[in-house]
Amino acid sequence: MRIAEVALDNPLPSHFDYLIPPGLQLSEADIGRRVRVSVRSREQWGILVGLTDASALTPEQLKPILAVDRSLPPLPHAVLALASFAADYYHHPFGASLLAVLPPSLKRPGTLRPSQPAAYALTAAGRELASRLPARATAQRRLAELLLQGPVPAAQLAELRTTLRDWLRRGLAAAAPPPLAPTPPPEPPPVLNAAQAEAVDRILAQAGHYTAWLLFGVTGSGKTEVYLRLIERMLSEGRQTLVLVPEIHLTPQLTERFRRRFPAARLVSLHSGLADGARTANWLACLEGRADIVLGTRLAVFAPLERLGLIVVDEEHDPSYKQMEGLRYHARDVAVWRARAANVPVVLGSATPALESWHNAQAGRYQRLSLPERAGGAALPQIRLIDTRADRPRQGLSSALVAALTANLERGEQSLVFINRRGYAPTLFCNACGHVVHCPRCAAHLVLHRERTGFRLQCHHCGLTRRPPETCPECGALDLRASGHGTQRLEETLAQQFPRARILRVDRDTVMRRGHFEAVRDAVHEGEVDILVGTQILAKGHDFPRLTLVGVVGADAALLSADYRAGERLFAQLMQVAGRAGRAEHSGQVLVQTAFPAHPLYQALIRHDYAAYAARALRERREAGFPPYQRQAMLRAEASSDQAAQAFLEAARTEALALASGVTVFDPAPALLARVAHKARWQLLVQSRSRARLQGFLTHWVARLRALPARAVNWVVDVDPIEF
DNA sequence: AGCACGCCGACT
DNA sequence: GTCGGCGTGCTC
Repeated sequence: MRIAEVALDNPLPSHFDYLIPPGLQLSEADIGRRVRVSVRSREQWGILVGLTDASALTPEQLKPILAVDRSLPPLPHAVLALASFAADYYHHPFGASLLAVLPPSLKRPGTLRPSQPAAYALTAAGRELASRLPARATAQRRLAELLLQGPVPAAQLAELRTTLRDWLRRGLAAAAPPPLAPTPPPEPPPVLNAAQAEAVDRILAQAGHYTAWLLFGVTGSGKTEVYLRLIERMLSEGRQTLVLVPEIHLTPQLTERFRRRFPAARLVSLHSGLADGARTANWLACLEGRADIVLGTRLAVFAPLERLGLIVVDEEHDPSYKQMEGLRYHARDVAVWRARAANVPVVLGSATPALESWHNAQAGRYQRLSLPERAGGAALPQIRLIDTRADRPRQGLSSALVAALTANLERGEQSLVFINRRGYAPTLFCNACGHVVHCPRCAAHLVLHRERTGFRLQCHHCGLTRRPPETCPECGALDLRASGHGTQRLEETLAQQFPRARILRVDRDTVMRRGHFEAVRDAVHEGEVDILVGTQILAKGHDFPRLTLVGVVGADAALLSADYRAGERLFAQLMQVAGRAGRAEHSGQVLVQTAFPAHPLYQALIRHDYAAYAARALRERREAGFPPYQRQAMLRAEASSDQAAQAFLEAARTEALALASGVTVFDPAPALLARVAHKARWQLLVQSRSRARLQGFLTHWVARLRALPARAVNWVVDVDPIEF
């Protein structure tokens, strides 16, 4: 056992071997620990993944391990196995996959253990206290540590008092906190309706085993309450719950709800929006067993948890669970694998399940549980289609929608206008020659945005911005016009139509700039807004009790998309945004502007009939030979010229044909977005009816691709791709 | 991934 | 005559 196998953050397929120097004691119990090694005379952190006597290299070729970090517990074996599975399944290098589990700060050279951050994982009382302390104060850090474990026991209050006294002595009296308020009592749980109770009972009856549950419930049907009951059981058993949500914006809201229900539980959030220190601290809380509930985005699926008892994937259909670079995993699928390996239940919640998940439920791989009613007895919103061929929109708004908005304003109720397009207008075109202004670096048109200083053109793919030209770059005519509508233009139109209405626009631009989605939520809750205009950011999981009207503009664009998943995404989005209308005691209505009111997607939508939509969509998928009836992988290639990218894929195709049996290999084709930032993008699709067969094929194919001369071509395999 | 080595254009 | 562009190749 003189050789250590070390996973390193590099793109090589396997781990590196290092000598264990005589003075160093390493045993099986150290597997999963960080080890310091030299690579090309540069030091870096790796992770010990095995011990052996044999190496393919001679002893002279091996360098010694430099140090072992024993200040932290080793990564749980379950996490090593999870990373190994993900590396295999997504055909990504093992070392890079495993190191991706660590928060960035633990990969950087430097101190063994990062310094404690200012405040994390506080109880309500702790947060209240910390919020009154001067930023970065040592005392704050001290308090954070003290309060970390939950409600402060009486014994520790003495220590707290000492800290505060010391802190006051050092002249920070002006910001002195109030005496510690008693921890608020837990919020009493509401009564479950019959469907919720049945779901909870059935899942709890299997709580010690792996089962994948598909919790199918319309918006407002009380899925979260089901999660809370399950978590309650986990807490009572001392087991951990991992809760995944699609977006960072959803974490504060759920965090609050969990805190109110379980004030004593140690709740930790994990997502990429956290500051470095907080992210590391929270991750360490997981690793060191100081977390009871972990709430996070897709990356949290790899959280190191030894006592995992349950995984919840909320809004499991959401495309943001798919990581689109590096290790291209789908967090829902990884969660299901992890649950099976840990032999614990996984609950996939959605009002509009992914067609894959619906299909899995029909095939018996998932157990379906339905929540057919809105909790609290609220009615489903009435959805109406506005035929824009008859009621021609002016400035994007049909007269029916204007009338509904007017009536809603007069009643003093809130409205939401949904348009999934940010900016002012999607295109700038020449009225003389028809030329559309394109991005010089991408195969995409530029989007007109209105800024404080005036209009600017933006590329939504490469980030380029420029002043709009005065004359047509093609023919020189002085007749450039903005075509189509984005959130900004709609906001402007609404302001003209309803001068007295208080209008708030919410899209990625405003959320980024103003930084606080919370502020928007509060303003809406306080009734300070009459009309919300925004993109899908608004559609997700926010409860706006005074909102009674939703207008949908520009939805048809998705029906015309070349991406076969566009319809599924549109249906989910429309169901979700419709669900914003009329919760609690107000009933709501939804108006969808469309030129295709007879389209089956819209017909299913107005009946709130996901099952009918899914049955039809699955039938189409089966006939067309698409997932979930076929398993796909996409080889994506990027190069400075089309020829180079295409030539590489042709060579890859030749290799594939030499291997393929039971695998269909398509022809290289330009990506839907054929050029981004001057790079030509091509892709080659392979598919098989059998996942195992596709996987076997990919293993051999990727090995051959690595041996291929890939001159100036960047390529990557995307397993279970969701975008084209 | 980094980073060094290695051959062709504009410059103190 | 050099500084430096990033193509190619290697890391236990």
